Amino acid sequence: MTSDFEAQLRAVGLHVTRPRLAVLAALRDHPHVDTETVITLVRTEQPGVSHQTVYDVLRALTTAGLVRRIHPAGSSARYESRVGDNHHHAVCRACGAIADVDCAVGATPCLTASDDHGFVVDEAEVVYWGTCPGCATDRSSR
Amino acid sequence: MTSDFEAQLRAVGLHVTRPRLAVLAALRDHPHVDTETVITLVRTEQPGVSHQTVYDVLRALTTAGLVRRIHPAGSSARYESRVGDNHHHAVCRACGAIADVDCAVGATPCLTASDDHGFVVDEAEVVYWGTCPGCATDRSSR
DNA sequence: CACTCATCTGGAACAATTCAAGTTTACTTT
DNA sequence: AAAGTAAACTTGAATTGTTCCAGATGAGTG
Repeated sequence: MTSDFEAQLRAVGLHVTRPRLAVLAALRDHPHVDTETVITLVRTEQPGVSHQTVYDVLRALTTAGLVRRIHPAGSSARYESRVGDNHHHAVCRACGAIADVDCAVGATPCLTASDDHGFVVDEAEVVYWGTCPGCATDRSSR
Repeated sequence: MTSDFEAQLRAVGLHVTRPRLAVLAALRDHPHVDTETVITLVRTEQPGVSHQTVYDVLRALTTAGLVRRIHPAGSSARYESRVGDNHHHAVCRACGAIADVDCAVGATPCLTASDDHGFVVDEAEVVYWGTCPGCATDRSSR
């Protein structure tokens, strides 16, 4: 289990430490969590890890490409360990829940902007805003 | 000029006040500005307007649908007065510049997710990440 | 013209994130 | 295996963007 994470860390030239393994494990088990939740999860395994360390680790892992940072408007930063398959996200306006959405076609249909204004575009991020099943029933039953 | 804004405000049932007119004028002349810049711009016309008022005004205008709030990851909230034509944005990773991008096809090609997990999707937001012309030349000339 | 409620002001509070200094730990070289 | 070096961790405080609160003011209504 953790040896897998160890290999990932070494592959990108990062030191293997307890906090980092704990963060990776937390993200594997809980996708789309915010930083505070990561801190809580990490501390169940490794008490005494400071919030600063978690921030550092998350940034290091993000720059290394092991995790992806997502930042829906109106909520704090969230992280997920599913990387490299450019999928998108559906976000609930009511409760903030996030679900993975695979890219419509295998290719990247939305990647090409009609007029890119000279921008060199390397990624197209799509956020589907709406209401999740739970919140939808809550509202209709009211 | 400002009479136009006055009509817009009345149309949505909001009081017509100097700060609001100033905010609308600022957004017309400077699209995609962050809150702090709006405050500065408003004060060139109306000194003494508090930051709190600008925040209030921006929120009121956003809920009323007169302006749109955009929130690219890694930067603070920005606003634009172009609404109702669901266009998208290209954001520069280096300097944070934002450019408008019209929706690829007249319709909404990306709106339908392949698997929506039961979400009722009402909007698809697309952000094109990349490098703006200015930052691209800076980097290559280095 | 007076009234009522939305709006504005000023100040303080808050949450998320980052900065800084010093200590410890993981990996590398001898 | 010991020592060195650079990365990583801890503690604590600072910053930034945003919101809350209480009271004063001004716009629109009857």
